[in-house]
Amino acid sequence: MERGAIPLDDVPGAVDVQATLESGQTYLWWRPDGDTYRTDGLSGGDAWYRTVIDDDVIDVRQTATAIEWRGTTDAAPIVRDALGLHDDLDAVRGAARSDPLITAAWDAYDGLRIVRDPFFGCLVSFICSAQMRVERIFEMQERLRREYGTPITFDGQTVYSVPEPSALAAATESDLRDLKLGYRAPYVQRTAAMVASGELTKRDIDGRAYELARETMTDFVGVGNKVADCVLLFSLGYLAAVPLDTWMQTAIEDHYPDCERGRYEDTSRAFREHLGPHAGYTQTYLFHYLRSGGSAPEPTE
DNA sequence: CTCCAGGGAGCCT
DNA sequence: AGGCTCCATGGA
Repeated sequence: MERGAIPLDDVPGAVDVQATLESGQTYLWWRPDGDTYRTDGLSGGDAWYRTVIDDDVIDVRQTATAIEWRGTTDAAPIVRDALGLHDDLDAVRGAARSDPLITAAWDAYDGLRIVRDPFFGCLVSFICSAQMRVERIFEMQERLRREYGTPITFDGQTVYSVPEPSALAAATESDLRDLKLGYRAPYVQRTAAMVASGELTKRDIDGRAYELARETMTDFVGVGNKVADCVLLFSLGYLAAVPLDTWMQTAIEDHYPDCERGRYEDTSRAFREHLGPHAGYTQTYLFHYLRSGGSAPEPTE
């Protein structure tokens, strides 16, 4: 096992690992101890979090002065990328739109960063996210890893990697339904087959202009505009992407009604222009804040 | 019992 | 293009 630490002083802006990994951005990090993903807002600030990237197990936890890591490889550069530690958070916030709701969200979870999950795992997890509660999306990914991942021995435990496209492409719809994927089972199988065969892959998406990248993403089965935005934002670093789920639709109706345009593409464009640069960052703060029970502060006069 | 969860595909005009 | 309807599963 290799170990190390990334001093917080080396990171531009604040860091909050718990807010980053428990804000519904990623279903590919979990707690190896205790096994629960806290949705109750209680402190998990010093807990270890685990992921598997390219057959390497990586654990991280935040201390008062650093982000500690341990893993099967020298994980420092991987952790910096995966947790968005390169993002200059002060600059991101400084450039963003500010209003009472956005300020409250940012103040509540200062240090929340946009993750960069591996493309295929992110794609599969968000296909699974359709009409599904956060806790159960985690359970689906855990079952997929256990059934279709590669076992890795780490710290005396057996950890399963995120499945390869070919592994899920070889599964049948019935196999995946047995893992409680429901009607998402054929979507996952067919999308995995597209990636495995080379018909459509990350290479066809990454680097394209945002709106074209999103449109291309929807060629995957089980991927509409919302899931496309999630993958662009949480895997490929398209910080302009603003996933418009039911929470954000409600938020727009309640707080930004002028941005409501009926069609997803048009509402998205209006909302992105309203939020300003790196709109996806602000969207993610709003999503986590609203879903955790936060509300717009009453104007004080 | 009903309703809903970080939606999307298929089919209809 | 835009508007239905259906789709699994489990917890409240």
